[in-house]
Amino acid sequence: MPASAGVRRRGAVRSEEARLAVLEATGRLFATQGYDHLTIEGIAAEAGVSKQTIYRWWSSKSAVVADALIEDLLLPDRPVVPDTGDIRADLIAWMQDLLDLVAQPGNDGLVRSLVAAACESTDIGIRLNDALGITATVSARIEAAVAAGQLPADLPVIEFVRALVGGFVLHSLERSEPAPEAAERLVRALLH
Amino acid sequence: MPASAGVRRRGAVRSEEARLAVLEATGRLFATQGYDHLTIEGIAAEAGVSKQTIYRWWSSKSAVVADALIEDLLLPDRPVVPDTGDIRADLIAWMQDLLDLVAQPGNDGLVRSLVAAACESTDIGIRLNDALGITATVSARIEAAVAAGQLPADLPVIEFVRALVGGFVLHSLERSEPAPEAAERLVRALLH
DNA sequence: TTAACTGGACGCACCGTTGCGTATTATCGG
DNA sequence: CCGATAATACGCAACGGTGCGTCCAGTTAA
Repeated sequence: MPASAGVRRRGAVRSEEARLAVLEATGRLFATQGYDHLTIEGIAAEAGVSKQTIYRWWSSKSAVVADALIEDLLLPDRPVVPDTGDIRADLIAWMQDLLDLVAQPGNDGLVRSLVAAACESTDIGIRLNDALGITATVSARIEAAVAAGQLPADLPVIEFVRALVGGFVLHSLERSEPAPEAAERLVRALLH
Repeated sequence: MPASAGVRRRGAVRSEEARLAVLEATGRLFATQGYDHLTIEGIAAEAGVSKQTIYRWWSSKSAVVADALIEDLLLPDRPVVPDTGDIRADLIAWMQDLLDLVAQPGNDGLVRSLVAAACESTDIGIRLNDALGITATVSARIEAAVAAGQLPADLPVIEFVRALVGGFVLHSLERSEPAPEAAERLVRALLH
């Protein structure tokens, strides 16, 4: 018996190679086909892995996606909120980056796919926030502005961020043509 | 040839009975099963109509849902924004009604289903706004507040409403437990 | 020895399409 | 005015295709 604690199982150990292959294949297919055209069989084929291996470790498509989300395999590099001291300008710049990102070819359906996944699965819905880095990154910037006296001290930060991101999401769902002042208007709706 | 203008078709005329049966069945199944568990075959069975009759007139599941949305067969009675003269209190009351509505048993998945449908289909996404009466009802109330000098004249109304509703939607997607001050906090995030 | 792996097959549900028979309706010929 | 014809919508039934989730047999690795 090994010196370390814990009961050592007998038999083969889980293949990290297969695990990663599945998550990476999920990331690739998600990017190219979107969430709703994602299939377990497609992931298995793309990963070069048997379907059974997926079903052994994940209960559903959304569980795989949730894991890929955690491993940062689903989203492109996310814009960060700058900090020039001017909270309004910073938020507008960040929102513009966000809009530019989803305006890039190939990223059209990205938001829709993520939202669709969040609709289907509680796990994804919860983890999406963290994965977007929103709660962490944006909230921190807002709280800095509050500390600097640029925003009221009793501002409900979480709800503020939610409204900001929610406005962005709805904008994406409406598939409205990208107006040049969209970012500025959205931020100005919250900061008046 | 008939006196009236327009080329009169030959043959049987479209059955209004069948059309309504389909849309009403869609409404019932949508309410009980949610959007993603909706199937054409299920709708046909529930409506007592052949599958072909559906495919003859609608191109996809989302097209049927979009039509049902238009005919007001999908959503329960929607809260209206009161007008007491106090814009903040009115918005809080409205948001509270909204939260109460989706908190009712049987309505848990309502928002998720609608959002999922909007993700899948452009038509639904666009029509959802109208059907929710948001653009009309809420915007009007906001503009009244602007006219009354309670909100700045250059407020981007559409974006403001989008942020408000977006905050509500994200709140629903997160499935967070219903905090009693949720409505008040969300409105206060926008009106500070 | 035991568990994870691959590969293949199964039944099921739903998709979207097609063919067939029937009912309804406008148009045309007598 | 009336019957034949043509065009259309309907229900019923079946098709091939796809993906699901499960199962089994055989192989590989700790």
